[in-house]
Amino acid sequence: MADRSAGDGTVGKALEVLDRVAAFGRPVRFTELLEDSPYPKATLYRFVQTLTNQGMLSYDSERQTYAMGIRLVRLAHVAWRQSSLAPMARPHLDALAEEVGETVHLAQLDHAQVLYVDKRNASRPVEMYSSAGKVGPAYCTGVGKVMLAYLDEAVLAPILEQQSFHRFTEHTLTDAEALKAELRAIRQIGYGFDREEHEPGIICVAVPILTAGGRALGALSVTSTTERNSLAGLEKRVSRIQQAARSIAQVSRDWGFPDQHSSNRQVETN
Amino acid sequence: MADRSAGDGTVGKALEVLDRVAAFGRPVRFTELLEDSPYPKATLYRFVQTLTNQGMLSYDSERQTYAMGIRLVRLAHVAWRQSSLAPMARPHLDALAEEVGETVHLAQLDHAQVLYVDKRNASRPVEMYSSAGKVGPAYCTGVGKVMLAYLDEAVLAPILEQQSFHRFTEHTLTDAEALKAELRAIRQIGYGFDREEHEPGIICVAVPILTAGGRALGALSVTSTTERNSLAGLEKRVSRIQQAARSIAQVSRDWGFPDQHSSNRQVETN
DNA sequence: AAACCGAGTTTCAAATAATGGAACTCAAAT
DNA sequence: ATTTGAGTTCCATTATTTGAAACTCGGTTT
Repeated sequence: MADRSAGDGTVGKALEVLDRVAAFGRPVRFTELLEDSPYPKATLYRFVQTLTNQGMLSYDSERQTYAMGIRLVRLAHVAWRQSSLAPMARPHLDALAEEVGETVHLAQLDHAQVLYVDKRNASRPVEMYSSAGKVGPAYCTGVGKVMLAYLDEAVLAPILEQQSFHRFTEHTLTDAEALKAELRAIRQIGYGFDREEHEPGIICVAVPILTAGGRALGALSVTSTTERNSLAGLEKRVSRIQQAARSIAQVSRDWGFPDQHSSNRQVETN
Repeated sequence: MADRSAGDGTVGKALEVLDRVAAFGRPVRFTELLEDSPYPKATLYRFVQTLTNQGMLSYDSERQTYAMGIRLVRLAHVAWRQSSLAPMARPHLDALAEEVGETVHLAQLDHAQVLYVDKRNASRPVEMYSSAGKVGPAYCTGVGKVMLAYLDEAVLAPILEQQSFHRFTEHTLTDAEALKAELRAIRQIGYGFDREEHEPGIICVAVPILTAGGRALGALSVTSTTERNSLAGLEKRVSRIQQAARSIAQVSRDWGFPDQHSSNRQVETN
């Protein structure tokens, strides 16, 4: 797992603990956290105490477990409104979903992961949060690959380094070379597929949402199953999806959406 | 504004900065933050740097503004799933919303504020996050008052202390005494109203979601307008809403939802 | 053109807080 | 009654944070 916290002192370390709790995805005991923690017991203990006091974690005293705190939901609400494409993209997502009648995803890149910021489910009304905030691997999803394809070489390289390339299905790309070739292909044609690389039977087309400068702000995808549809079938939708992507890019430009997110001015790692 | 960070060292201070950025609700310049900051320039600067490096804030280098970072969305997704009533309440919310045909809210208490964790909008499909993660004042909303009513005196007192009692409408309760009387009335009948106390023309009934021990886990409300409905009209729905609240309480018991959230073992403030 | 300004950034010694090994508590298991 | 182990506290050492002051660098005023 990435060391995002490197060089950010106490605050970075505490936030790393938050991530670890989140990674469990379920309430977790102190000892479980301690097991794969780089910190000694007393130190970890204090972090967890502090985070709990702060409402970033919540403590279930009966079961002696820690879970993610409710304060995060409040903070994320603001984050989602001001740092994601979702609010601006909403009408375009709605229209696209209605027309194509399939599941539509809007995603952005966070660190080296795909973060889904909005979703339309063909059938049922939106399931809140079940999608917004969800993360997935970048190298084996349509939206992920499409966003990676438009990253600067300098930014891409370290991301590829630290990828673990887990083989989810028999179609998963399992090494950096194969992925690089795929990214070149995506840049050629301007869109990409997920050929059952993440889940068997699940396919999708994805297009990037590009700034005037050619950087990918996010990506848009239409997902289907091999039963209902084919890659060729999805490909027919590409121009419609690209139209939506352009509209979203346009609104984001009008609203003056930042071209570069969380510019990491590197602090000496020492 | 409350000093949640009291006594939590560097991490607490940094998180307080996060809250301040969130409070602006829009991208904010460094100087704006500095204005009402208790920290000197260099110190605040380092906090903001660290938080940005950590993805908790994002920096727009063109406009030189900070916004809430996208990492929060990822973390909150987990928080919402594991520390909110929303996932368990979903089917009951759906059913209730369908039956009453009005806007339905599910809320919990965070610190001294109402935090909406889910919502059903009678007319249009759900607006994501526009509701989950939103906060409101506890003293002048139906859900807020109902939850306050079932709080222990010891917990309630300090919350009432630090309330500012802003007068939103001519019906807003504007002092602790009036509120206390209202809370007694709510405990008597087991539900409460919002009588246009927050927004003119907007009324609601709210019921608490109670644990076996009589503590309020959250609250459920049905909202309407004075044009479409009346308090008496809403009151007719109470038993149906209470039924939903009991169902949710039941599921939460079955799932072993913690009875006490983020138990604040007080650290000496010194 | 030179001086000024103010937002943003860096520096560094002093002040403060974090660290972690070890000791302690307490409930459950033997 | 004793052991075990999770959770918690202690405190001298160590490392980080702190913040006044100095610096940078566009842009503006004299």
